[in-house]
Amino acid sequence: MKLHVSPDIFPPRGHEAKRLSIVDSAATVFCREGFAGANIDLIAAEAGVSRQTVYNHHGDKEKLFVAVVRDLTERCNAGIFATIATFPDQPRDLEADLIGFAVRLNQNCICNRDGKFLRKLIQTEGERYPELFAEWREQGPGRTWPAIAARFARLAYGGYLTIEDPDVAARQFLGLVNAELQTTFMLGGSPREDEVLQSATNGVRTFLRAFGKRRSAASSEKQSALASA
Amino acid sequence: MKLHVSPDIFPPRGHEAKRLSIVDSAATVFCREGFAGANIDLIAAEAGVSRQTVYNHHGDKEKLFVAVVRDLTERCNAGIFATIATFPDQPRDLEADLIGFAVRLNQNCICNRDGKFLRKLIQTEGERYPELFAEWREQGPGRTWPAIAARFARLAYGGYLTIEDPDVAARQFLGLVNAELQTTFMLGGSPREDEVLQSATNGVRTFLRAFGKRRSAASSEKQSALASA
DNA sequence: ACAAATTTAGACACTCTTGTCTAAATCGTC
DNA sequence: GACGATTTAGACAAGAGTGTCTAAATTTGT
Repeated sequence: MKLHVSPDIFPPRGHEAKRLSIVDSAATVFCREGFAGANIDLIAAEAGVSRQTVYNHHGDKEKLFVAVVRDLTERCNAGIFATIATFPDQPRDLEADLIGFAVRLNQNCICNRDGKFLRKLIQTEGERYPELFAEWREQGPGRTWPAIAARFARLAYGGYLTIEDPDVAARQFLGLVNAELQTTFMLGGSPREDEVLQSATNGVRTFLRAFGKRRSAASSEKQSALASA
Repeated sequence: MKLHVSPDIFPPRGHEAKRLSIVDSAATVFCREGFAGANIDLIAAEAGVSRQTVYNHHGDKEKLFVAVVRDLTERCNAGIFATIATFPDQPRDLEADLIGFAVRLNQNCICNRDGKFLRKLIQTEGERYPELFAEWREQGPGRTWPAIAARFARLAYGGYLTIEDPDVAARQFLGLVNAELQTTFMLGGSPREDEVLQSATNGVRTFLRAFGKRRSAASSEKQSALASA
């Protein structure tokens, strides 16, 4: 009935812009109010479109929710892989470089809008959509954690670290650099920049005390030397 | 109008039992459906009482929710302090004793019903009730974390560990022993017993590599000796 | 400027939920 | 067994939200 010529670009132009705007507002409202509490009228108003337009684009509330989660997962994954690409494979100053990596990971992937929203949606609605969040698990942690582990394995192979199990080390790295942000994460807040840096610094120091190249008895000052470099 | 004799025990007997039953079902349903999605009829049915009884006991949905959170916070705190009391102050086998402590903490406080529910409610509704969850923060992490830190300080003072900042060490200890359970926690699941043990074991090993008594050059075997004791 | 498609506002039916009310049934205790 | 208090089932009004429909207004490509 509609597709008269090319089924390719039947949304002319501002069409896609509206779709994006709707998904964005929906993410905000779903996170703030939860799925049940989210109100389509409110989403439409926040997106600057009419309610009918929301239904035209996404069909119903549940389809809209799924679109939101897929969108967030995709963008977050892209961000994480972009950040993993900055992992210090040949560090000049191991402690400083790892702290930098940890801070970038937090600021660009975990504490930013997308990361915060995705985390909250997983926590609040994860049990209601098992297949959707199984997909997230495979595409997210299932692919990013091994990628980080591989980088640590490379550092170990290069003689920078002493690691038995790179997968365990990678998870512990993440646990350590986020150790001081847990309460903030719980309540859905965003830690300040200096809190992120503090947690990362403390976490990396401990990580290196555990996995750093074992300093010989003669050079136990090496760590503090590194710290001030 | 009602209190004819003693205002003390005016709920005769099964009254309090019903109150408990209601709060319990409410916790379950609030966690599963979120505040907005929770249905008083469903809570009443799950508690085995009529809807009117729910209103008789708790007034309205919001008051019921607050009662649930206070209840959970109280019970969780009690459990955590009871577990902290089992902290190994004079360890015979430091690694094994810390692993045991970590496992107890997880099994009895974090992964059990109350812990799981409280965590989820904080995550999902924390932003909607700032004062309620500020109270939790003060009563919960605000009191338990320093208590754990004090125990680690005591271990350091006793010569078992080398720690600069006990508060940081305590947070990192928790981050490490839970490092492998994050994804499960996210999705609201309960890790299996062997997963808890595995994560605790790996976490404590790394913790001791970082903070264990610095083996002098001559006695670098001390740690593995401790481990097998 | 024209024609097609999209968007809009508003009304609408429908369902669901909250919280109240009442009269009957049940419980616990003396 | 009787009494007072609690609990129950059901009906009820009021409100809110979803999803549909329609006709008018607006945007877009040509």
